[in-house]
Amino acid sequence: MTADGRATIYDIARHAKVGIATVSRVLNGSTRVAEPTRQAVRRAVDELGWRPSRAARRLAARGAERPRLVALMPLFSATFYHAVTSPLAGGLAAAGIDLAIYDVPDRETKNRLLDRVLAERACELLMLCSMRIGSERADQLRSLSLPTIFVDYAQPGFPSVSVDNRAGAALQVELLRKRGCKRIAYIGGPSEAHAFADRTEGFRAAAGPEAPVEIAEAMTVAEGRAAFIRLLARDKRIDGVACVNDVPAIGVVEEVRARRRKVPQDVQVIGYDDQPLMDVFGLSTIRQPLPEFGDWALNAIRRLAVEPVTPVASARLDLTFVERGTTRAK
Amino acid sequence: MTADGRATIYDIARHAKVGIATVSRVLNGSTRVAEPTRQAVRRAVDELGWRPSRAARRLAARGAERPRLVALMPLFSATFYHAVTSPLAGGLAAAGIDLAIYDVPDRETKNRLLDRVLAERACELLMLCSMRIGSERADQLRSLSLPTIFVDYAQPGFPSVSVDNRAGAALQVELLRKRGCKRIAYIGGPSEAHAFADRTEGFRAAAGPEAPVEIAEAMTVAEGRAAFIRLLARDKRIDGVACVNDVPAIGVVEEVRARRRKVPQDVQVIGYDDQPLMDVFGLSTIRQPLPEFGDWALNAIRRLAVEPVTPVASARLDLTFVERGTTRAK
DNA sequence: CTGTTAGCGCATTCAA
DNA sequence: TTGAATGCGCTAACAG
Repeated sequence: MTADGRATIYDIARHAKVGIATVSRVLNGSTRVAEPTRQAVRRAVDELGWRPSRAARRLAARGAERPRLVALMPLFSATFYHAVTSPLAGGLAAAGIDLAIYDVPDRETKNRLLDRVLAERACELLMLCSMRIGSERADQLRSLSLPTIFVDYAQPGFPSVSVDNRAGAALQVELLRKRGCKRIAYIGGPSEAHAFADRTEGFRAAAGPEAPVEIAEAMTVAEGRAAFIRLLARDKRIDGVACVNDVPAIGVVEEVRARRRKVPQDVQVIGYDDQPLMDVFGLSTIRQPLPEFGDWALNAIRRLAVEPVTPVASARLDLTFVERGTTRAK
Repeated sequence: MTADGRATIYDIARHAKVGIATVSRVLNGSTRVAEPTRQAVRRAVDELGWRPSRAARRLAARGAERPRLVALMPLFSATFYHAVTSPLAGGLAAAGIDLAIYDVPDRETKNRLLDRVLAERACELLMLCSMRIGSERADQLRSLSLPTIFVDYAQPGFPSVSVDNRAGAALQVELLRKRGCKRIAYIGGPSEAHAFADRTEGFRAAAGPEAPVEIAEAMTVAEGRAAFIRLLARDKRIDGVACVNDVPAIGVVEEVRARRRKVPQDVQVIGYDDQPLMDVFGLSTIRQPLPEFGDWALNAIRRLAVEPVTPVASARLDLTFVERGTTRAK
């Protein structure tokens, strides 16, 4: 019996009145076992509900172990995820490093997963996307000497690649102002995401405390549209909207048009991300250098895999404005 | 020394002239170690390039092992991936099952990963998305009694959830015909993807062997547009285009408009997938029940995790037509 | 503070 | 065809 109550091959050997070697043989499909014996073992396996122990098997198999990178990321954003991991996946495979991706929908999951990954020593490289950790956790990572990188959000004391979210939102405000907007509003995202919270903060700092802000609970067209409607209820004369993300920005454009007004003549809109298809929609937006996130991560990982102690320099990447049809180009 | 030439804690104990317990202590950050001793061990670790064995650690730690599902999928399609895994991720976590996702860009990678996963007994549940396996591989999975499910593509002898890709393409043809199209063309995808190959086949069967077909090498707007241009070079009078995917379909619409012709008056277009934002774009398309794929997979996995022997019924889900602005509604 | 010892669950010799 | 014994690399008592 294992610590957690599962049967071991000793249990099934005893149950089937055979030796453990025989059990191992039928389990691994060896042919050198008499049929009745095989039957007895199979039955014992079923009755005791035996499950193999991965760890024991691997250890006994004496096989080489490939280093593994565990990546924790909130998969709610498919495009973000995809843009970051696609440069990574191929490069890691070439470097002989396994990549396991875990979804982290919320903070509890994050901590639960980290607890488990660290307790089980499940990996020798760790990548944390769009999230931050506390100082106890940071100490824990260091004392375990588990090389960890942060993507999309900077964590002091660790290598990271990120952008300046506050500056990005401030840039949206500045751009709208220069294009003649007098009443600028913001559609933010749930503040559990640090990047979202930072952008909202950046907007407030740039646009002033009275500038209206509404939060879209999800990065969907419908939520964006609803948030814009709430914005209009607060101030009908809004003529510029900055969004935390491209998708809700599209909702804004839809709602403006539904009210028989024009983009960008009556209302100008700026998104954030420059996701795929945004060129087709003609959305003006702040482009995040997502593939560069992946490239940086790949390089950092490769270096860390070879020389875990070497400090890796963090990178702060530039945001650029992509002007399309939802702003009035000057 | 391990089989693959790595150092073990015995090596570093000898090197540092201490016992293995002391080595283990400094490795695990225990405080009850004298500083000089700690230094010596650290140095030995660095010099010998020691890396921990996950398997040995886990085995010695006597911790409970959570069952693990390994999912192999081609991540080139972010939306597909996301739609399928998002119902899965939460449900598996709740069921106490770990999910590790591996990217499979091509066939070699698929076989390499499968070889490794099977050799290492890396999981007790396996999910193969958008791919097929040969009969030797199938036998191997069965003899290892590794419960395996197939998503997006049916594999005889295994539980699977899929749609009828041939029928989907045939449906596109039928819909275009009923809406008055006389010259129907197809934009397919790389035939390495079985689902793509099937759709092309379904189109050919329904539209006849002379109906023009061009392949878009990637599911992008630009590739779709280029394929449509090639199509027009073959037959200028094309008045209906069926696409293997929504994104290239958008390229078709763009090109039609660039030529000062109208969708759907002059050319009707039907996509495939019903990806996010397609409603905003107004694309008529064949909807794939992607979230249902994920739901089915979750249920299948849960059942298999409890009772690996139980046969699970495969499901073939329905495709539906979502009519929007790129076809002439009747 | 440190070393010795005994397993963890399994695969695999080697004899029988 | 089968079983007893050994060891995979590590952690965690237990002594010293």
